Amino acid sequence: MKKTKTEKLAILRHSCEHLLMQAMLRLWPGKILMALGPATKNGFYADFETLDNLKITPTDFPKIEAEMHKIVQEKLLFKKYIINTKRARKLFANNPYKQELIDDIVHKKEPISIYYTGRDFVDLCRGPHVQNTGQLKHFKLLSVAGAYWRGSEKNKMLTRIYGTCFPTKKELDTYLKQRAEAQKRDHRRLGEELDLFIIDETVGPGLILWQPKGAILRKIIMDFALDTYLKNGYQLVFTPHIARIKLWQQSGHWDFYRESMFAPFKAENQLYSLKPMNCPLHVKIYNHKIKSYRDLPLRYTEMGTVYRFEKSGVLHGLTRVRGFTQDDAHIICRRDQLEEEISHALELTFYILKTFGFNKFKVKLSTRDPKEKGKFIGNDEDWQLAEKLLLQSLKKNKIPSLEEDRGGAAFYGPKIDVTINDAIGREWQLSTIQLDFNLPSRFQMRYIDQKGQARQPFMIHRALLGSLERFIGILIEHYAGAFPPWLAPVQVVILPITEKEIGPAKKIADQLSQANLRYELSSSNQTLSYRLRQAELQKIPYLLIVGQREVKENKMVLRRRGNKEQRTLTIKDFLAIVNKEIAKKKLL
RNA sequence: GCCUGGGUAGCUCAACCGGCAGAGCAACCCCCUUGUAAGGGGUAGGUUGUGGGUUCAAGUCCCACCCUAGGCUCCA
Repeated sequence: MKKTKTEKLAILRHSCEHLLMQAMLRLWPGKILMALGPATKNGFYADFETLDNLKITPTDFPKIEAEMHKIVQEKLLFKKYIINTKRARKLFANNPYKQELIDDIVHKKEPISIYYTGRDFVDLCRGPHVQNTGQLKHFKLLSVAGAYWRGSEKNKMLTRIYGTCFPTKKELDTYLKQRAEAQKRDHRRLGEELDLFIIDETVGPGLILWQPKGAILRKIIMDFALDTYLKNGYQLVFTPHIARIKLWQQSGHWDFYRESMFAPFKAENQLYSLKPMNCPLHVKIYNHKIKSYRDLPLRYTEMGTVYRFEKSGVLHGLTRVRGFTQDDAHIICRRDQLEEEISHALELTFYILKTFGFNKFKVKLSTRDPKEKGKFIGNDEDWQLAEKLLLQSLKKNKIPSLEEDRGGAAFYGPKIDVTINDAIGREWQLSTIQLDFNLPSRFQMRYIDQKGQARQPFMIHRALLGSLERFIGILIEHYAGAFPPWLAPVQVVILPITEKEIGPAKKIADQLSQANLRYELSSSNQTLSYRLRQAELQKIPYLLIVGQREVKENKMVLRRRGNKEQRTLTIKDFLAIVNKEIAKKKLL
């Protein structure tokens, strides 16, 4: 059977992992205990335990790589042997990890195969491998990290080396360039360079301080989302950041998610906690007055700030934080309204995401695994109905690529997750639409139906941007900080060439201000070159240059970010261009 | 939370085996009046993450804690 390109790459990389282990064992004989190492999407990794306090750091990489290249020169054959259990046990007698793997193979009644490269290296391995080590010329070790044996927190922490390998030098170089490009786009770095946000140690980890430029960006995004929701039949609500523990006990969060909540605090003998979710507060608003079937659907939306006690090791810039604001909404509806509400939420999702410049989506439907009873609440009938409705809405919206994750549902109901691809192809999960059977029952939500009987409504949770913090982090990386004009914190910079033009420049500024544009006047006593460079580094979309020639004609020179072409025009023409481009939103 | 790095001026980073803490950018002042991605000169800026310890002497060695990077686990 012919192998696909991905399969071939995986074989190459897995072989490279053997090469890495062989080099390690040659460099530190008796001090490395191999665990395992597979190929991954972009490379491979090798897990091992180090003995006698040996520590491997990236400073060792050149040495290890040199040793690997030596083995490549030797062109050792990858030789496969099938052996019996007894021999396998003996061969790896000193290695508890290999013994455990042998247990598994024996249990599965599979043949035990080993691969030799040269006389000094053998590993338990299913293969396949490339023919000889001479084929592994283009590799690079990337990082070192800790990883639990078999991925379980209860097990020992091993050392892991990540690396990658390609058939040609060109492909390796391209990959390394892409990695560097991702680093250049890192929102933490750009956040500093563009003065968007900071995280202050004294304020606390995972807590974002928005600087003026980041704050205006956040406001534009928030306003756009809220306006869209209000236009689409949602109602705005506001709820506090803290609530009594009683509320979280009733909602179930106290029992299920206490460890992710900030510890409660006392006031007047009552315990309060920061809210980890907005839902129970929206439920309280719903429950305040008795509702008729005619009132439904009700769609409460809020830019709700929540606080979750994320473990310190998982915090990351804007994308994983402890305090964040969700573009949250809860739709409370009758059973006969569910399908339309879900469809509507989906349509809105795609509209919003497309406006922000994301055009490639993946949709995942997470359902219940009926075998895992106890993991999910609610009755079979509700689950079947909910899953059916979600599926129907997805079909109706002609979703391009649909995955199903059986058993991936929340304990309270099935959900739809939307993942986007950013400009350099990375995937991020953003939107979520979830059905909830839990809260309506726990809070005894009711409405009165046509026959005068109290009935329990259905509830849909949905957040389309997810968290504003995370969304902005992703947006920064998607655009590499060069936001389209409608989002750019500063849209226009005015550059008078000398002090003589400051007067005319100010007049232009007034007109930009009246046109509601965000601008800066760059009038420092620096050379034009210097100021142009600053404007480019700040990734400002429009640069307006004003010198004597322009003043005479009552015009100015327009230049665009990252583009040396320019034209001379009047303020009127400029405003017409800008307004048109801003109205297009996602473009540029 | 766990593993391995790291924390030095506002930012990015240097300082050998323990021996006077240093540079670029930014800031401020002065000169230049600028025509398309860094003009020139000067000034100021530090309890080296925090607390303890070893030493004649600690940015450097030891202990604890905080923060941070890459991962692992987690992510309702």
